[in-house]
Amino acid sequence: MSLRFAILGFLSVKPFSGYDLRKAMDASVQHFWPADQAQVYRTLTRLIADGLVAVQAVEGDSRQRKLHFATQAGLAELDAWLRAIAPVEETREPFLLKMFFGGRIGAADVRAQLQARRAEAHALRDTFQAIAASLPKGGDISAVLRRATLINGLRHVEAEIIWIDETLEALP
Amino acid sequence: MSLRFAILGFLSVKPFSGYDLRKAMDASVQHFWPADQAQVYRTLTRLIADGLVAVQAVEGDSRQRKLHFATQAGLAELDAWLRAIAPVEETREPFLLKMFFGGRIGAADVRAQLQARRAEAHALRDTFQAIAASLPKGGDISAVLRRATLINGLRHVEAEIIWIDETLEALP
DNA sequence: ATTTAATATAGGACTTGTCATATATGATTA
DNA sequence: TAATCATATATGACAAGTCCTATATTAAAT
Repeated sequence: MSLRFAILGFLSVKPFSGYDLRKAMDASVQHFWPADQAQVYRTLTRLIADGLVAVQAVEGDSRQRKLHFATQAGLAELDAWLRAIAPVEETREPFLLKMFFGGRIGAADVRAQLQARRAEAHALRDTFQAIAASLPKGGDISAVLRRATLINGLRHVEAEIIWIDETLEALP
Repeated sequence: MSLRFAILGFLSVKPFSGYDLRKAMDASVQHFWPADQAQVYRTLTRLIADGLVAVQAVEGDSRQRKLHFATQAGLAELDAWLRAIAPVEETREPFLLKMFFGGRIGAADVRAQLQARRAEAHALRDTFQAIAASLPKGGDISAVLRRATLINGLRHVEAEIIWIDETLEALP
């Protein structure tokens, strides 16, 4: 449901083609909003039908892409959504489900699961840290908030790593 | 997709009716696998069709419920899933999306968002802590792992609270 | 005694997202 | 020059889950 707003958010900065939109999302919000290609195009179609986005084929462009713009109505919807207090979200975590019933498969297999996850978490933490290090710390509110979304990911992988290690120790 | 395995997991412990299953899930795995009533029944139907679950109406029961059992095939599928290394999961977090584009609405509204989330996080942390305090610390591998899933939730809300506070401070 | 709440199951309509596939063009490379 | 890769858009089939509504029985409360 929020893909609408993710797209409107990007279009509030500058016009994008569907393709560029997808690339931009992959490069910035992928870790908290992975965008499926088909879904991006379908949502764009929907946004256009709702009058929140307008299209304009680029004249004289070598590529046959369609530039998408946020309309006034689109920006108004975006801002209303941004201001609405976010409801608590439910999450589904298959990994925790495995842990919950892990007693069935024995400590060795559970350890393997935890260690695999630890390796992934370490890699992700390193990635987040590298990106964070390359980003300037101050700046205007937008810069601070964009950095904050990255730090959020970092804090959560850190928490996950700590939890994995304490769980491995607690295991009999 | 994992609801299948959540259900098989519960049925590996003891037989359940659809209704009791839902209640049991709400009472134990809700924070990482919220179960929709309709979905539980539909998945049960599917599991029966696949031969992983068997039903048996309870004789002489005052209620008209159907008891569901995991079959041998069901338990085998469960164990295979438990042993398969969990792939990295993608997550979608509308709240971070709001933060990412928060620059549009100004610091005051962003603060309001963060403070609302902090209140929710504190409440959740208190709940997790209360439950964790009531749970014995040691026990067999199953007990340790079940407690661990709760601690996982706790560690992540704690991380979220820390992040909220540091973000509020970083805000101009 | 009647209403209301809890137990128990089920299905339709819908939304979001995934996966696979199709198509066409321009750019690069062998 | 032919093959292949990146750009660019689109659709069909499907899966998983949500929301709403329906139905029937039993227990509790007024």
